[in-house]
Amino acid sequence: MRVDARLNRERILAAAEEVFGELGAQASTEEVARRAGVGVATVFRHFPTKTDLVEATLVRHFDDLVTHARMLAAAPAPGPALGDLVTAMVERGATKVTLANLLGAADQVPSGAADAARRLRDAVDAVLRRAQDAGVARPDVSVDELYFLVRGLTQAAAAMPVPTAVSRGAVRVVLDGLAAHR
Amino acid sequence: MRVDARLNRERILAAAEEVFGELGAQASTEEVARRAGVGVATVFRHFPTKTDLVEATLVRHFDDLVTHARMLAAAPAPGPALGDLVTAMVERGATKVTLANLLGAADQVPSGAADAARRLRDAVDAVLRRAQDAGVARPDVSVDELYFLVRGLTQAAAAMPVPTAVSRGAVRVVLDGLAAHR
DNA sequence: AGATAAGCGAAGTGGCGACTTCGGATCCTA
DNA sequence: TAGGATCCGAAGTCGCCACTTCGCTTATCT
Repeated sequence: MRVDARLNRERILAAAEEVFGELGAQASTEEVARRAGVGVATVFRHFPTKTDLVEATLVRHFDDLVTHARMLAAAPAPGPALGDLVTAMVERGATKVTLANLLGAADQVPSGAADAARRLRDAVDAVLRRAQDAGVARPDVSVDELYFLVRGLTQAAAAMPVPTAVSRGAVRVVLDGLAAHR
Repeated sequence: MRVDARLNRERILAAAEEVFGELGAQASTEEVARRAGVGVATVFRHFPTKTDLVEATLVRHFDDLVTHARMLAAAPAPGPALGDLVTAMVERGATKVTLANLLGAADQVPSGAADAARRLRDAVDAVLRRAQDAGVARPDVSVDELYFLVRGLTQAAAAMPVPTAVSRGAVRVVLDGLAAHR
């Protein structure tokens, strides 16, 4: 692969992240191309279909979070680690979710995204289990439920631009609900 | 207004609710017309713009919930009433939210929907305050936060068709977080 | 029952956005 | 540094979907 091609690919992904984050996932491919400073054809050469582009952006986001989660799985205090993870997912996931919506709308389930989602689920699972084993998270909550909650918070945050205080408060409520019974 | 016109209007609204609920808000107007058993022109005569149609469907949903909330505001037990309300909003709101997303995407904020949203907010507020006054809900939570939480749960439920057990579990976590500290 | 106005749907129209084509520019190799 | 392969973007094509037009149908009123 030529260096200019690789550079363009990077530029496109970065632009896609920006554009989809701001305009939502229904933003046109041309807007992404414009923002990346390339022609549409170049975008389509790298990502044959719009879904492919969205998927690639999604996988990127997911993998960032996976890295973060794996780090937290080794953190000294399991309780705060769980809290950190939830907060991070909510605050950094705004774009991710609108993208996921678009993918969900299409009938096809792109395998790449599904894999990334599974990786993330597993990483989150590890953090949750550790908190439960340490007795600081209620044991009757499954990853699926946690994941569901996080996704919900993220989506709400993405959909309505709301004062940070409100979303923080909402996260606090969820974390309290997650904590072991006092 | 002629009776057939009014009947068609009803049919269209019902179809819109169905279609948008199933296909998401990006479903075409023609699909709504087909499902309603009328021509597209009829749909556009009643709702000059697609946004108008979406808005009308939204307002309907909101007002249903407002009715429910007002009922619960007079229920004997304030704590369970709050729980009921949250559950109802999450379970019956699946379509509502995807619609709200579409509206949010457009730059315009249709005043009708905004009004309905405000009414709902107020009704929810009443239920929450009563639970707080009764000492069964933590006093440091605002309607905005509750609203945010509910919206999140609803959206998550709408986006990923997940076993009911999971969404129930998630709601339970939120309700526990909402409960007064034990 | 007949007039009339309101309502209806089949058949358009226009624009937007996903995707393609092709002649020219750019990078790497020998 | 010359040649060939790779990559690029301007200018399309094509289909879909929001919205309109217009001749016909149907309710309502007298």
